[in-house]
Amino acid sequence: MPVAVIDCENFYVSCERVFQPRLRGRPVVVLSNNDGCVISRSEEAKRAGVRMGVPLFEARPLIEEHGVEVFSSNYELYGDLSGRVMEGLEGAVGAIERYSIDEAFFGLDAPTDESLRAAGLEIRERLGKWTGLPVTVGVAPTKTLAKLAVAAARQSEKRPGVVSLCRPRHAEEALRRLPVEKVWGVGPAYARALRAAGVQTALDLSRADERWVRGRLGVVAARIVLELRGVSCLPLEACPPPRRSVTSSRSFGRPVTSLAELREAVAFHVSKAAERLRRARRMARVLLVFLETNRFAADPQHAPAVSAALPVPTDLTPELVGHAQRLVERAFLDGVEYKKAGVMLLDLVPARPAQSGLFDGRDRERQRRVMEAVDRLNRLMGRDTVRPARVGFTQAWRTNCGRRSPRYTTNWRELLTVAA
DNA sequence: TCTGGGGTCCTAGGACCC
DNA sequence: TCTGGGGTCCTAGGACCC
Repeated sequence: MPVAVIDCENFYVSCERVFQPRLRGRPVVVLSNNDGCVISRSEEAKRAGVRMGVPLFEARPLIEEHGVEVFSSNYELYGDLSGRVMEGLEGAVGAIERYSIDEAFFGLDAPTDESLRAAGLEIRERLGKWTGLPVTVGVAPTKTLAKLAVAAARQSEKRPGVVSLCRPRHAEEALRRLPVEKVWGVGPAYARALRAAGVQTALDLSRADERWVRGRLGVVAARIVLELRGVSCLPLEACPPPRRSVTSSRSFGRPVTSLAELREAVAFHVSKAAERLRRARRMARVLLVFLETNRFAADPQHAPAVSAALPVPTDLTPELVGHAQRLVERAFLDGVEYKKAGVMLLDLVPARPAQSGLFDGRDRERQRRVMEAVDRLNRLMGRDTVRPARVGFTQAWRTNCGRRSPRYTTNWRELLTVAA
């Protein structure tokens, strides 16, 4: 059965446009956390020459010249709209594989190539009507070719919205037109090696000697070669594999030198990470705390990462915060300007309902109920309604996000006003 | 002055064992 | 001249994705 993929166009920018129609037809960009880099661009912003991933301060001249509208990222809004897209798609096609915030794979079957494309078009129109977001649909014999179909659709002057590469003739034409570094799974390092060996296009790669590719770049790259030939190596995964790690980290709005502030920041990240751990119904056996200096500065770098095996697998925020405080002390060096802090929860195991340690001297069941109540309150009343005191109240180390749009769909105070 | 965050998988090399 | 061979496990680092 052919594989299909939907991919939302310029997802974050499109989300902003759903609630601010005046942004349509205008150059718009959305920034990364801390208003650092450009991570989503409208077509108009791309045409103006704003590159993906460029730091805001470097993009300033172009932004001013073309009157580009700039937004801080609003992940609550994007996450909510993503959920609506995914649910809409599931309603239309059944089981899907959620691949990222704006992409999903699914099986799509129809007797002819024409009817496949018609089915793709119907999905595109349905999602457009339900969510206001434009999506591109790619259909092909393998995931890698389906992604390539999306790239072909985006590259084409006609902007078809749906492309099928189920016919070998169509696949070959698309492969010929696509530079090798645009193939899904080919990053800068592979591209350099391939180009140096004379592999310039996706078609060249599909015709490369698979054993040579495996020897030179490894099995992952060899799989890409096969996938480009229409041999499926990456199956659809309808149920996501259990989570293996949870990270929470953030750059600071300004350099931080005090242990007290680092403790607060780390407690904040532990609290965020533990919440996600509980939502995934997992417990951690290892906790890791890391600090980083500004890697773009010429100053000496210090990027410690210290970890501890936890005595009992846990998802309890207070317990994790306690361990994290000891780790941050071990990592901290006096007199260093830190730019980033974070935590990782590793070596995750399933959270079984009554995981009470007999000898660890804590009433875990009671604490677990407290956590459930906290999570519920934060879900209902907005995040951070209840949080550990250790995260502090001023949070001077927090990030900049001066241009965030309202959280139209997830915060009562920020609902869309239809007529003022 | 200003440079994101969160994931996964694979590989190479070392330690250790028989 | 010639220096075992083959497992497993772990880890750090690299590669990729969005």
